[in-house]
Amino acid sequence: MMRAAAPARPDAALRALGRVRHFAPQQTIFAEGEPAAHVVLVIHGMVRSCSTFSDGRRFIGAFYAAGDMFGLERSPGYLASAEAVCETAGIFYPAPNWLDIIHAQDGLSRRIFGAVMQSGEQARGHARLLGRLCAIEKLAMFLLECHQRADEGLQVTLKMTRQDIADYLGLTVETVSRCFAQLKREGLIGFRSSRELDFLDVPRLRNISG
Amino acid sequence: MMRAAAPARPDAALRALGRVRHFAPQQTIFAEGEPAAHVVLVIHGMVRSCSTFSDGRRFIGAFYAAGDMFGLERSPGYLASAEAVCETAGIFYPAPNWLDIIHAQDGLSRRIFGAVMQSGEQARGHARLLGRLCAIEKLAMFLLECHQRADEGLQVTLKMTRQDIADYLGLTVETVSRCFAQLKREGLIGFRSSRELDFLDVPRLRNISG
DNA sequence: CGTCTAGTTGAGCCCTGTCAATAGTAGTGG
DNA sequence: CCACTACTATTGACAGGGCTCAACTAGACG
Repeated sequence: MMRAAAPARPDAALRALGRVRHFAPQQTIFAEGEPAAHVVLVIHGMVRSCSTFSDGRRFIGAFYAAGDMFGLERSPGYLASAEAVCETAGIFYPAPNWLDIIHAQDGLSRRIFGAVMQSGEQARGHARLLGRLCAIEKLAMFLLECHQRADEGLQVTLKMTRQDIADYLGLTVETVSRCFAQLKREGLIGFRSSRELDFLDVPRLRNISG
Repeated sequence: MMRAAAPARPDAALRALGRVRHFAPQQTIFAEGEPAAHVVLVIHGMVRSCSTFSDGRRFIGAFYAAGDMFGLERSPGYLASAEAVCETAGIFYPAPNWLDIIHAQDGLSRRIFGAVMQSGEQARGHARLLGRLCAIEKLAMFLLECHQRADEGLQVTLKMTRQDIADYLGLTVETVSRCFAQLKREGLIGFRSSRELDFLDVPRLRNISG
């Protein structure tokens, strides 16, 4: 995701709040999992936000150029690494304490603000799934998402059609159907009906989803 | 993007601030482009957020279940439609005036808040691209993004490698390279070097990118 | 000039899309 | 209750877009 152009030279006052740091090409700015202590405003150069799968596949979620800000996490740790694409400089600000900000709002605003942050996280996760997983992996991950939120134990009732699932995963109905069949053949899931299914081997599903 | 489970029954006080509405399966809750007048909290049922391409391809960016909130736009209009997947109810709140909220913050917080919103929009756009475009369309859109922010007129200098572009677009280096070659063959772009290129036909690029 | 990395190009294969036929499921009305 | 319809889902055959593997070219740098 590339950002619309924004002023590359922030007000002097703003700049005073942070510390300028420089990075050589390919240099890591921060790594996935590291405590999310700062947000960074790019002054010049370019940054890539990337995450790596267990098998080595790499996914780039965004490029940031002068004027863009990154490192905005609600979680205690960064969800993706940031690396300089070329000679780059940025201003480091202490990461806002989201919890404080959220609690400073009234009930509804708090709720909305939390939803905004969550929505961004989910979209980044979705992009990662769409960018680097194959059909069966996508479906496995989708089913795990359903499982996580369902609270029905090992049973889930899907509210959506196969077409909906396909359009969510960037596949066709036929491929979704074939992947369901494959997961069933291999004993990972079972069907009560086409919409009601049992999770027979969650660990192996997790394994497939990467 | 599926959300983590959240309380389906908001405080009575919160509920009083909004208006409850019910929807039948397949019913449109709001349409792409419509004024973004409300944010919605799902009480029960399920909602899909979807957008349609000019040629009819459909993409679902998220499913929302009880406890999830959607319709959080910074822009005046909704960027995607929302439709009930099944029998659904939600509470409608007047959409926050993001400009007011942003301006109520001090300089840095304002900047950060704006970046959070923008980041979400960009991630949703990225997911849409990854989910429903083919290789050449992805590259065309990527180049248009570069063009939009470059301010170099019709010339752009790419800071990133072909591998970076591939990992951003969910492709391989080879495919990216072949698509570059194709765009050049067809007279849409020209090369000064492998990283410096000229836009020779932006309208046609836009056409390709959907 | 040699080495190393980035980028391009070609050949072949496989995964997924396309097209088509079939089967299950729900709703409707005689 | 069954026939009829409409929709959803599954399955098969086939084609094609993008991936894999491999060779080659072009710059960059010492």
